[in-house]
Amino acid sequence: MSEALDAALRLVRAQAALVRRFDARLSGLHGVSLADFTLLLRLGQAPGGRMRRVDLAEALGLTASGVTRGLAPLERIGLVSREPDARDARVAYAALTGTGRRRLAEMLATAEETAAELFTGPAWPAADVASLAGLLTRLGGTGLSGS
Amino acid sequence: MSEALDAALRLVRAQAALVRRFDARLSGLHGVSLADFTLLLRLGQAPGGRMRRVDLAEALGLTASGVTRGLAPLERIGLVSREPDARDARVAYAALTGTGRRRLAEMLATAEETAAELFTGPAWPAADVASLAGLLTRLGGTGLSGS
DNA sequence: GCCATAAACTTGAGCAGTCAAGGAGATGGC
DNA sequence: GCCATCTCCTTGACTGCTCAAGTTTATGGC
Repeated sequence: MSEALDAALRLVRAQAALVRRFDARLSGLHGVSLADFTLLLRLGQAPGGRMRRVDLAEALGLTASGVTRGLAPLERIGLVSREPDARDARVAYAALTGTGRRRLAEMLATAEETAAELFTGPAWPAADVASLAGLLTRLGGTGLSGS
Repeated sequence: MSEALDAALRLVRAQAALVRRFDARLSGLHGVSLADFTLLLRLGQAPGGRMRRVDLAEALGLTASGVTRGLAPLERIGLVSREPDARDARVAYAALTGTGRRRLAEMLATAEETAAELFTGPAWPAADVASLAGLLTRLGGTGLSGS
């Protein structure tokens, strides 16, 4: 097998393990999944903590329907609210609530811890973490690191 | 956001994009998903093209029930057969059929192409692909679950 | 003003995985 | 020989996403 295919398959496997780890921590402490957290995080980075659903989908690499489905439980538990657009009745903004913002800050701390644990030990000098982030950026996507 | 968390989130996003790409190619040309292909590939590497389901699960980082569910459609379309163990009636081997082996070879060619395309261009010298594979192994290898 | 088209979103059906529970068979203490 | 316990596997109920189709609203040509 070529190195390229090997790298691709390893990526899939590494991601599955990583997601399980984050899900376990986040759901244990805050009752949300990694997907939920990612969504909230992205909202938190937007001005006013609000975005159109279609832009959220684009930013997260999901479909519009994935966003609808992901947002629903977060609205139900009061972390996100739904706001209409005055100029375009088709648009429904998703906005962080006050509670959402507070809870997000706590989740972020947990996520940071989890990420730090993943990359601790002599096997993970800081330069390698940076290198991994760089390689993945070339491969995949925009990322969320802005601000 | 820390570099570690950034790397973790990028990993998730890169994987999603990569899986979509492989799924599109593999399902278009061979009617299987990347998950199907990975399963068949692993079987193909085993002596005799057969493995116990529990070992397959372990090797792929899935649960036993994930393997049961993933194998079912492959059995239905005749790529994999189910074989009993003479000494232990609990065990059901999954084995590549002749057709399975032939089809797998074709899929492998497609997967290699797709992987090669992913990593082409001046942005991807061979050394970087190797480096990515190495970094991912540290993250997702057999020792990862850490628990 | 009216219609065709496009955009934003939701919904139904389906797929790929999880966990929890359970059946069936193997194994070891006694 | 018998029972408790363990292993292998499957199944039911669920999650979280996809695509395809449909609704509602906006927009541009005429």
